[in-house]
Amino acid sequence: MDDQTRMLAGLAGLGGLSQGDVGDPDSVRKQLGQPQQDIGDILQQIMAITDESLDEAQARKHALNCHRMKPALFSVLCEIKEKTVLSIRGIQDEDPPDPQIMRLDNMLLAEGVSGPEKGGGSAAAAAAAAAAGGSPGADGGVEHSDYRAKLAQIRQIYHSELEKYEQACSEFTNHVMNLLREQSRTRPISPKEIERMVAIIHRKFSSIQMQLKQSTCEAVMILRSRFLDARRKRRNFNKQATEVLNEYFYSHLSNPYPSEEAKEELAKKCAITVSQVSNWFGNKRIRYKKNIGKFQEEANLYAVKTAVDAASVSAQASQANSPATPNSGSYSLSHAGDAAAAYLGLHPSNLNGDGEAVLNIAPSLQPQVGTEDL
DNA sequence: CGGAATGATTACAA
DNA sequence: TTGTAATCATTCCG
Repeated sequence: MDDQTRMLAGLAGLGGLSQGDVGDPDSVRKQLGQPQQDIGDILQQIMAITDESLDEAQARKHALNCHRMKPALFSVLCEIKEKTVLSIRGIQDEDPPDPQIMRLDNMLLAEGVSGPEKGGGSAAAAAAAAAAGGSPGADGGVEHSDYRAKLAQIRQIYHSELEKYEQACSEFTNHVMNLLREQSRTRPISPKEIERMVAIIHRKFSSIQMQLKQSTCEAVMILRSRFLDARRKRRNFNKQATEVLNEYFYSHLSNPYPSEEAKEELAKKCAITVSQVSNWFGNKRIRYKKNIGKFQEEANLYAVKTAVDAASVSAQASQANSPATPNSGSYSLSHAGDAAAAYLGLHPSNLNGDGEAVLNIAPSLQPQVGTEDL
């Protein structure tokens, strides 16, 4: 600030105007309009300014401010300024909202990084996780907590950095505004100009902010891809879970579409999520339909199983929506085939009606090994 | 290691 | 929204 102030004071004083000249705006104009003014001389004066002490500069400034001709000189400066400013203005007044930054903003918002207050951090992260998947749910949580924690970390860094930027920006803006106001006593500075300067500063800072946003986005993307990979790193359901699902499937072969409640029940029983149950049934239906022969043995196995279970439990007629509810004590192999045929026949999708394939016995399915996750 | 099995994802239709 | 069909990516197993 001091250097600039001194500079200004010095510059205002140069130009080699004699006191007589200063009084008359026209003569000032004449002087300024003469480019033959010795540049070397000006330079020398500028150099001299840097050698001035602060007090000296203050004194000169004060002397200048108190000079009786100052108002006249000032008005001329204003006039000239007006012209140049006019030519500057209009060139860069418009700045449409940067689509790039809008995009980044939207993404950060979608990821829950910038969005609503910190209090809803986990909720935002959960929303982000759901949005990240784009799929129904996968809401099962433990591996998500890691993701959430990382996202919260990113979020925190982002916000603290943003705060720092904002603070720095306002500090700098204040500083500049003060400086300009101070200077406006010695040189013509309109409020509009100050405004413009502030806008320029803000633009500069927002470009820095964009970098922050960009790198935050990148961090989120990396985190997300890693998370997505982790999600793709599937684990097979354990044997018991597969058994429960298969039991339900084969005992409802004629309509293997568990209701929402049934899915929830199955999910609880198998310690998996509802969407995993949905996925399982989706996969099962399509794979069963594609190659009924291959699944025949499995179908028979579960038909027997349910029959045995039912027999051992005797007649538990009223089981609300429990899976594997046998219709009666004896569920024969032929029934399984019938159910398959019924499923194939009844289902509205484009069946090719190859019900007879039911009788083909194909290599059996190996029951998968149970693996604990978490 | 290669192929089968399998859970998840995606595009699409009703 | 839900289900289907195709496909991807990983795991399992001989």
